[in-house]
Amino acid sequence: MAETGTKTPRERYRTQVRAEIKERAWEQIATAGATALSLNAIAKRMGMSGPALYRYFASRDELITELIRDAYRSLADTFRAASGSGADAAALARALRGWALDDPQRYFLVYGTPVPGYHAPDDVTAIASGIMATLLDACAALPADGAATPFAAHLEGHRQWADGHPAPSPALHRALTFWTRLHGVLSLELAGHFAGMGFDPALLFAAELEALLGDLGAGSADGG
Amino acid sequence: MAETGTKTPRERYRTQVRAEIKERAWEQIATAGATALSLNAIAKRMGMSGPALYRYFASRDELITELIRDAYRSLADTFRAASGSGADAAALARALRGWALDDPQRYFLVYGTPVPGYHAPDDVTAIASGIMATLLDACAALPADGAATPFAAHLEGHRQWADGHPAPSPALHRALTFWTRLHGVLSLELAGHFAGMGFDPALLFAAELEALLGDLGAGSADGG
DNA sequence: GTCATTGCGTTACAACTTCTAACGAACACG
DNA sequence: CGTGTTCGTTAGAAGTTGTAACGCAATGAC
Repeated sequence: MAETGTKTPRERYRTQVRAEIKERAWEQIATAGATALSLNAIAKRMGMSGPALYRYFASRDELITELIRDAYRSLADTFRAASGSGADAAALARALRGWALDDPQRYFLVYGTPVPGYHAPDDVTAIASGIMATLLDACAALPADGAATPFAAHLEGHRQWADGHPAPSPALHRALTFWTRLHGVLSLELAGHFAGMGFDPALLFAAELEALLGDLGAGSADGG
Repeated sequence: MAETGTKTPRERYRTQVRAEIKERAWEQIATAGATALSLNAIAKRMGMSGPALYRYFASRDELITELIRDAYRSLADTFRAASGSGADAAALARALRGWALDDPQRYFLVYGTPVPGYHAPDDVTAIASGIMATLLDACAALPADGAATPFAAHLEGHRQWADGHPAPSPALHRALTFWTRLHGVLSLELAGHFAGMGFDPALLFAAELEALLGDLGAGSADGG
């Protein structure tokens, strides 16, 4: 049951039905959020009765976990594609924003409010490591400015998350700030906290990116 | 039935029961998240039957909205207290982190994944404006460095969210970056995305705060 | 103090959810 | 052409939110 490619017509059918279930699930999530995902509603939309779906996913949580897995994979693919033509941090940032705006609920599935008891399976954290590796590549390729920060020194002693990546610790620090700052703008934007404030979130995102790239030698990150 | 203070014993009892419901709700949210909040479970814990709670909250959504309101008020109070002894951005940042770590799910209730259809009531957005005003006070009190950023120029034309606050536009930009950067670190930390990476999130938060305060004249925000 | 009104908590119920169990039918394979 | 695995079904348990109708108790007026 393992080393055959896509073989038996039953498995073919099975993967197809699983794919359609996930498709409908994404539709539901996009319009009503992950908490409102209903297996019964998906089944009815597919012309089946509720319990039929349990042949394909053991539980609602397993379906959501699978969707989270796909979301991580999608982000990793997007990152890989964006960094294909050379490790470019700016391209990575733009790709991240595009990916986030393309399906905000997918972004929240990865970076949103976690369920307190939930632990991501190992393969998901492995994908996350790959995403981080791509980001580290781009950050290590940036021109390094002079002095290391105190936090970079701390990272020198806590770099196991880099998973053997040879980036110097200032690049590690830069990668983390890249992550947290872009996520800070994106998550607030997608959550609607900028709605009605009037300014253009894209410009704030661009300003943060500029600060991340530009304050290497130049000046202030947040202006003034 | 309005302008009396806390008068009739019935209203006294009513507000007390409402308070206890919210108390139990916070307990549930802290341990299982907002989506797992169950009115029936709260009722049973209080020794009442399920539908009794509908005398006090019209629906589960109304209860959650009330909790969101309380969370906003709590953050506003924390900010006011932290800025009471002079508008100090660093004190505000520390207060924010303490407030977030004190009850992560409360933080997520304010800044976490939103329900797609949800619109916050007006008084909540008013409280949010107050929080922003406190932050603007602190940012306007910071020493201003030289040139304005392009985004600050954009903000000059889109400052209605400042609600008449006299802060110059670079301070507006600084307030926004304050918000987004600290939220970026905090939300990823509280969501557990730093778990297992080894470094100390408090140091990353401190580094971001340092960058926000220190790159006025000095150097790089993210080192390297 | 008596009495009417108001509000509270109850049970019963509808409609929904996830998920299990048992059954029948269709399909793939030897 | 059997045989067996798998799929989809219906029935049902246990949970949820929320409504409706009822009884009781406490409140406030007289």
